[in-house]
This record gives sequence, C-alpha cells and structure tokens, in this order.
Amino acid sequence: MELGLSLGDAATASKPFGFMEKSTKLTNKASLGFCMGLSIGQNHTPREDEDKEKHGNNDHKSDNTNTTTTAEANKRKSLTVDTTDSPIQLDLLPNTPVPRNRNSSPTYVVYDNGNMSRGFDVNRFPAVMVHEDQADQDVAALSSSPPNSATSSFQMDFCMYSSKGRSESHNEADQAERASSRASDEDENGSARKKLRLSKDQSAFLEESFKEHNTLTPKQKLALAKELNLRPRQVEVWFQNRRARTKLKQTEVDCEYLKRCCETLTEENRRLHKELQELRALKTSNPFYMQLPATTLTMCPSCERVATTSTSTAAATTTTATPTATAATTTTTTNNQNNTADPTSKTTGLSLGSTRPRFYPFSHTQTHPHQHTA
DNA sequence: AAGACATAATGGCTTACCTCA
DNA sequence: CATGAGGTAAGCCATTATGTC
Repeated sequence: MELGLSLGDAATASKPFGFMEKSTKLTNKASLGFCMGLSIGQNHTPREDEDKEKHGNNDHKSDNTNTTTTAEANKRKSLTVDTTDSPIQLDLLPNTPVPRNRNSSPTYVVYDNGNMSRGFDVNRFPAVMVHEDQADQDVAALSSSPPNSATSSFQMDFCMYSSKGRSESHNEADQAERASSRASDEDENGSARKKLRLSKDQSAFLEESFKEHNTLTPKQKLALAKELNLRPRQVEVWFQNRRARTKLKQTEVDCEYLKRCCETLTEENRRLHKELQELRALKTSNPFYMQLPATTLTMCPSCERVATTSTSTAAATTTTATPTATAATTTTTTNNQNNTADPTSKTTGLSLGSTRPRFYPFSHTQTHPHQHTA
C-alpha cells in the first residue's frame, strides 16, 4: 500500500526546472500549502536533470580525494560548467543582501590575524568580497568559504583576491573551494562553527525557488548563491534542510490522514458488526425472512458493488447501509481538496477494503454511471 | 537565566554515473 | 564489446550546534 501525498505543490516536483527561464512564474504561484494527490509519491529525482551537469560543481564531500583525480575532475567540471555563459536572472526579489557594516571596508587585516570569527557577520562577507568585475567567474570560489572556518577560508580567499591571480581558472577556484572545505573541517578542532542566520530576503528568495524546484542543479545552485551572496554549499544545505522539513510535515499530514482513515474504518467495522448481529438476530427470529432468491444479488465485476434486482432487497439494504454512504460523503466533503480525500479512493494510493464487495444503498445506476448488461 | 524551538551545518551512508583496466 | 573495480558527486538521513524567543 502506497500513500502518495504531497506537501506543497506536487506538480512542481516533476516540473522541469524553470526558474532560470522564467522567474516570473513565481509571482502567480500559489502559496506553499498541503495538497494530497497521487502523483506525489513519485519524488522527482533530479538526477535526470543533474546528471547532465553532474560534474559541474563540487563544493563539498570530496575532502579526502587525492589531488590527481581531483584535478582531472576539475578539468571536467570546467568543461561542463561555465558560470559566465548563462545570463541567469532571478528577479524574484531584489538583490539586497547589503552588509550591515559595509563601511567597514574589506578588512582583510582582520582575517589575517586569524581571529576574525568572533563578531563577524557571516552574512556579510560575500558581499564585501565580491568584486563586480569578476563576480561571475569567481562566485564559486568566493562563496566557498564556510562561515565556521572563517579564519582559514578567509585567508584563502584573501590570498586569491589579493594575489595577482585574477585570471585564475575555475579549476583553481574549485581547488580553493575544496581547500576551504578542508580547512573548515580542520577548523573543527579549533573554534566552534558559526551558524549563519539567513536574512528574510534570502529566506524568501530560497523559498520561492524551492516552490519552483525542490532540488538544484549545479548551475541553479551557483545562480542562487550568486544572487543571494551565499556560498553554494549554503544554498545546497538550505535546500536539503528544506526538503527535510517538507518531508517531516508531509509525514505529519500522512499520519493525520491515516488516523482519519483508521477512525473511519473502525467506525465502519463497528457498524458492520452491529449490522451482522442484527441480521443474525433477525434470522434467528424469522428464519425465512432473509432467504432471498439466489439471483437477487449480483455483483458488478468492474466496480465490485452488489446490485440488487429485488426492490424489497434494495429497500432493506438501503436502511442498513446509509450510514456508510453518509460517512463517506462527509469524509469526502470535509477533506477533499483535490478529490483525493476518500479513504478508499484509489487516487490516494490507499486501497483500504477494496477487495471486499461494498454495499451501497442506492440503486446501481444511481451510483454507477455505466450501464450493466446482466 | 533556562528551556524550547527553529534551523544551519556536519558526517555517514547510499546510489548513480563515469573511467579504466 | 562486456564487465567489474574504483572514484566521484549528489542526495538523504540522523544528529549536532547555535541563534532566537
């Protein structure tokens, strides 16, 4: 049994990435709400998209790779990803991650003394460090310094930016990024990691992007990072955590939904037991009352519903089965936003009790649109 | 000041893909 | 050409750590 429910717009999960092409779509996006639907169970695996650009980025988790293979990988990366060739424009929000203390000019001196992590706004540094003329080329390297490794990474960045090597290739930038990551790891034994607090604008921007696509390709990651003046790794982590939050909320929704299903079925079970007892009692008191002709009850093979040809039987069925229909209708009207709230509806992926024939109080043609021949 | 909560960040694991012998 | 090993990168998950209320 598979329950396919989605938090948020399920459709976007399988939607092709569109934020680079048309950011305006975001404006008329519905708010991120809950929706239950069948399609969601199939999480869109971004690999299909990402694999095409897979080697385009590397901002973490290659810390222990040897330099030879890393260099080769970087060569491949530099061939596949070019942060300068795509005029990516994200117009979702104004790009205003203005440093809070901008007048404190790039005080690299602070980094030099290896003691800059305290009191330094991790939100600030990329904006301070970015030089417009080369922001495109160096965004990856630029934004690669983990905030918790400010000392070492800033020294690294300082070296990059203070040196004459303005024409450093992406390979070198990636290597620097890698080095920064390593430095961040090595930094663990020293100072505690500094937690970044995203600004409202940054969060909103990321949220809007997440609505469009809950996973990122390397290009998208870089574009977002550039737009928000964050490190790609930070964008990546944000999306990862965001997916985790979505999943958690979805799990809660699923639990609630299954609870309601359980309650509904329990109630139906209780009612059927009661009905059975009544029928048994009736049969005991009047053994001939319930003896129906064998041909009276027929089951539709397609819908598994019992159609009655005898009016008396139909009437008898009606009196006993009405609560079910009422309960089902109630459940549907209260929960159904996308025609998926019926606990036994196939659209939800749930097939509770679908294998047993169900009695419905209505005449068959009333509930079943198609005509039956015999 | 302490605790609860939200969330950024980390490390381990899995999976898919690529390269090469 | 097919195949298995090794490497790489990305995502998920559990967890930690930190900032905020």
